[in-house]
Amino acid sequence: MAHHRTKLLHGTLDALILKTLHQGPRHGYAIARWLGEVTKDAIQVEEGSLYPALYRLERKGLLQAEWGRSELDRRAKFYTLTKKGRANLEKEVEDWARFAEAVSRVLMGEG
Amino acid sequence: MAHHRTKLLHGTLDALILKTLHQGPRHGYAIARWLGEVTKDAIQVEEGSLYPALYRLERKGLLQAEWGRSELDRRAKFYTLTKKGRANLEKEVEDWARFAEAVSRVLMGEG
DNA sequence: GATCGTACCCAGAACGTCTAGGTATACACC
DNA sequence: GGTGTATACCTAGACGTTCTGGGTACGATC
Repeated sequence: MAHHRTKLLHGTLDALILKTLHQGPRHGYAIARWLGEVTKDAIQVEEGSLYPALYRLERKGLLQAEWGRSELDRRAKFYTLTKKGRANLEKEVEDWARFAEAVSRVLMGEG
Repeated sequence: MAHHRTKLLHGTLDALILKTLHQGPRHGYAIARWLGEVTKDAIQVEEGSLYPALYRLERKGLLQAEWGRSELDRRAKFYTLTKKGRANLEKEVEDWARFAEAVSRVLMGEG
């Protein structure tokens, strides 16, 4: 529904998904919901971004998928972080930290 | 020369340029140089990204351009922040702060 | 039995960055 | 005078990711 301010999401979505799954297996819809809740909608993942991202991550071997049943008893595909995914998450978190620190130094600095 | 880690730059480049110019007029090449120096190369702006970005910002009325001479006496196009650009910068800094806080909360959190 | 929320899927558009070329000029050096 | 390096700009096309806008199916609720 709402949005327009999320060109910033570019490049961070994969890490956000991996991190969400670091807490345990989840299905796609739940991942998007959770991210919205935790960040009070500062991060809103559209389904048209979410599912392609999940395929991408699965194709890269960072996630593993399995069909199951959701809490509400609907068919749902549950994703699990692989060992490779866990390693990748670590790297992406580091990259983000370095990058965010750099951007903040510029944008928040005097001048 | 080096790079590969800058898919993250997506969406923040405009703000970084505007902020650099908030300190006063600069030509394109100097903007990229300065960003690299301040961030110890954590942010590297390729020329193929830089110049299109500058045109974009000029076309939007956020920057104003004028030909002049560089410190080393070469022809160079100097960019100045417009009033509209200044306002836009403020908004982009806010957006960044909110977004970065949200991403950090997710990525740095336990779980 | 219509509507709403869950849960998934997809094609194509839109957008921004990068690659990989190119021009021109100033300066240092041999 | 010729060569190389750094400065400073420019561009077309490739590329990757996100978003738009469509769609299916099913359970629950009224």
